[in-house]
Amino acid sequence: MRTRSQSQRKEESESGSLASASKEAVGKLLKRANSRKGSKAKGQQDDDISVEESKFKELPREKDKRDEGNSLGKKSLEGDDVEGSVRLGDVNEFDWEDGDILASESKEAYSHDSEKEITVEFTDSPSTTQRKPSRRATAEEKELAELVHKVHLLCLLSRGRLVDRVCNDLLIQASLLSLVPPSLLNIAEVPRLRASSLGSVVNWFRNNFQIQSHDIDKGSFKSNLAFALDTRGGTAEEVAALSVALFRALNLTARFVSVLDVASLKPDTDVPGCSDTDTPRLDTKICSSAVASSSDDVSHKNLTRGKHHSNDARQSCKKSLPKGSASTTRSEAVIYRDSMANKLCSDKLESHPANFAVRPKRKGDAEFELQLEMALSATAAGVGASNSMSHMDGLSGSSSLPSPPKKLKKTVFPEHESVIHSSSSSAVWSRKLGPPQYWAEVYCSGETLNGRWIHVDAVNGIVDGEGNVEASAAAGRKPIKYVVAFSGGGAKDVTRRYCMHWYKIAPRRVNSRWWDEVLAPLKRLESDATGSIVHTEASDRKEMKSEECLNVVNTTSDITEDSNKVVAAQNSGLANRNTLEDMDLETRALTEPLPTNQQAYKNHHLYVLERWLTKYQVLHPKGPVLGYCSGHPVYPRSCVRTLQTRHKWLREGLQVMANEFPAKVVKHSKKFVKMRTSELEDASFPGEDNNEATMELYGRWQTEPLRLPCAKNGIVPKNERGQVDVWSEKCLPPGTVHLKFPRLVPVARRLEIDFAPAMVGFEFRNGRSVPIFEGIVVCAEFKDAILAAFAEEEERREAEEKRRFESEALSRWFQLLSSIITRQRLQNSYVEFSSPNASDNLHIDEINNKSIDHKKQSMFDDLKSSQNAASIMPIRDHHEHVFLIEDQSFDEESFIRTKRCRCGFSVQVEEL
DNA sequence: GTGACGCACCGCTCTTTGGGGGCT
DNA sequence: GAGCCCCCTTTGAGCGGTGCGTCA
Repeated sequence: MRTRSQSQRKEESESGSLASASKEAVGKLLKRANSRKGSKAKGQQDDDISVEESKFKELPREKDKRDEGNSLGKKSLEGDDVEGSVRLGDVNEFDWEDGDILASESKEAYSHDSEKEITVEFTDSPSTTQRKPSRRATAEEKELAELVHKVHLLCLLSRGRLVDRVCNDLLIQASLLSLVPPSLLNIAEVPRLRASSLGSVVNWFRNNFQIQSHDIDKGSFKSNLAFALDTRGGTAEEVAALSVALFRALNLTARFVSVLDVASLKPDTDVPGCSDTDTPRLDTKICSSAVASSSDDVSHKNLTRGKHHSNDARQSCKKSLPKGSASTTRSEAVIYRDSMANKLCSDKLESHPANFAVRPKRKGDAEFELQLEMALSATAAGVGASNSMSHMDGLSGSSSLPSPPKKLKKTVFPEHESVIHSSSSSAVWSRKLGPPQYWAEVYCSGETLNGRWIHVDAVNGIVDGEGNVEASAAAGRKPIKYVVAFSGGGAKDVTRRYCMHWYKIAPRRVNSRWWDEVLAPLKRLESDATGSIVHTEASDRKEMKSEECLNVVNTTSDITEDSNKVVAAQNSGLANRNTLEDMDLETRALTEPLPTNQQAYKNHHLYVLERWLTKYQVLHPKGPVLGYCSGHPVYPRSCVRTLQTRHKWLREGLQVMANEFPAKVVKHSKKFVKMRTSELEDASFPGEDNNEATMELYGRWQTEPLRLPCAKNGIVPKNERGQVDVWSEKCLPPGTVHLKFPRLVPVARRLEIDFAPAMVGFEFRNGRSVPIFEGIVVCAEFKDAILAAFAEEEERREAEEKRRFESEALSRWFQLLSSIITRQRLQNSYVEFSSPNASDNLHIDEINNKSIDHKKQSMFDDLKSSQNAASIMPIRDHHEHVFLIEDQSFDEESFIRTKRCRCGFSVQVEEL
């Protein structure tokens, strides 16, 4: 923890750069101003501003409040030298430039101008007691983040499949084989392959292929891989892919494994694309920060001098190390390699301080720097001098330096010193370089009874280091979320193998149902490619395996079942390799160690502390106790039961059994108590104290199926409101049915059948909850009669509806035509009498009239329906059509009656 | 560095059964 | 006058989850 004095010192030192301090302060202030929402927050912001304002009392009053709000640094002037003051207007108008301006210099500069004492104050750092403003993500932002997460996952899956496919390329495999020394080619002939057998291949690969930073993109991944093969170096992904291709070329069953460095499921926690391993190709390029970064960048540059610099470094480092510390040789070499890279990297950082955020030193950094120092001193002191070892000994044993990283235990094969086997140290991977994202898994049939998949990180020369992946990821501040193995065009989630603390990564993963659905087809492909039948030697090793299982399996019954499955599979003599792996992963999932901190139990999928139970939860049965955390007993999560009130159980068609005591009694909400109190006051019971109103909760095990009164004599049992609450079908009284059709009430009434409105729920309307009714509940024997009557009624109603609709249509047509005729008549009258050239236009009008009459005629001809003949309006002025019966005709086929006036006008009417 | 704890904020859940006025 | 339909007005308190800061 940083002390206040340290903080003060830090502030003092940081205040040396005017620009940086100012910029930082502006950023903080703007962030605070922008992020706060709501009146309360607003009030706080106003307070902040007012505080700032009070400090500005010596500044000219002409500044508006906005200026003040955005102001950050200020100086108070004695006298009225306004020009010399630091104008702090809208920060958006500033073009900030990074530069190192010492406070003393700036102060001096200002002094030259004013020749007066100037005090520069920085008020950027908020009070230590003041809370940093933070804005919570909204549901929409979370949804968006989840979508991005899913899409990113799919992209990364596709990428993995692509890489896996290229690993099968025969040309690349053949090229790799041509490079392998003949002595290593016989590895495929090893009858029961073990992890230790891979050491020589891994060592050779590691010595020949390095991660390099280059910007050359050959287009396709295959081309890039071929180029990497040519240059003996490429991105981490390419080198890992080459290792997989090599293993496959050697006839080993190998998978390409990738940590899917996916965009966060939660908004704003990290920015997709900023990760140094965000995209494979970017990965290399970033290595200007990561591997530029990497020593291999250095070594790559030094390649032009004819030798791998890193190898030199390793050699020199190896020379300088004590002979007795062979176990640390490789790690030190890696550390040195990393350290050289990071030195360069840090040099870059120093030369461009503005381009990189200065991060506070953490434990890992200190550790790293220690290693760097050790390596450098060893190299400098004793290139070729073995006596430097004593210096190293002294260094490591020095009280001024902390001891080497804990758990730095490695097993090095004597014949392959650079390969680390079963390393348990996370320090093998540099935190600054980031943890490995790609490696291979090779199936070793000689491991355990039935064989298992072995983690092979050929890039770093690590075999069977699966236990370190999680630690290295955590050290690199990049906790793993998904580890996926690719083979045969498919993919399989093998995260469980590399993660011991599932509860830490579970909240960072997408919901498992979606993920499983996505992976299901890919898993089948992967299984087809790698899941060959394993011939177990059950009889030979049965005893040994049982013992192993007993060691692995924990107390839970589920795990025992799993182990039984495994044993059963083994007993059968044949087991699918994939099934065995699935069982292994499931066993791992169920044998997670107990977390050591209480918070971890809050959402743990396996264990629970009683203190984290929610209001409606209880432990039933309360046991067994699996362990203790800070004195609190740990129970299996499977013991957690959810409680409900009697009423809520009724909704599920269950009722609390007689003589059952509540499993838990909790207080009612204040709202409920208040409401009850007001009700009682209204009911003239003011003396009754209901402030301690409680709620009795029962568990599922205390309930039985609901027993409602049966319908008798055609009468439906109803509640006190004269209705039936139909929360589900189980809530229906026996002998009744729920008819969900609308307009059934009049039908039931007409038939004089007893019924009850069915209330199916509530909805909030106008600020109050309103019951929702849907259909009616009747006795089952009346169901058919009601439905028949309902059908008949509906038919009648539909016919009536249709008739009404047609009548309305006719009425509207009539209105339309009437309006047209009226308009035309008016137009004719007024045009005739108002126009001075009426006589001249007479001819035209006649033509127009004829034309219009013709249009009218056709419109009426088109009118196929009409209520009655009398509705026809006169076409010409002073003429009323008369349709005599003898002039009418009727077409029996089309049911159209044609009515004719003596004036020649006719109309067709469709008779209904 | 880590864990415990408290605070603040967001979002979900629970709650739960009108009444007046116009039209037919 | 009975019955039906529409409209009014957009609950809100509490709890759990989560993130963050502080302290030991």
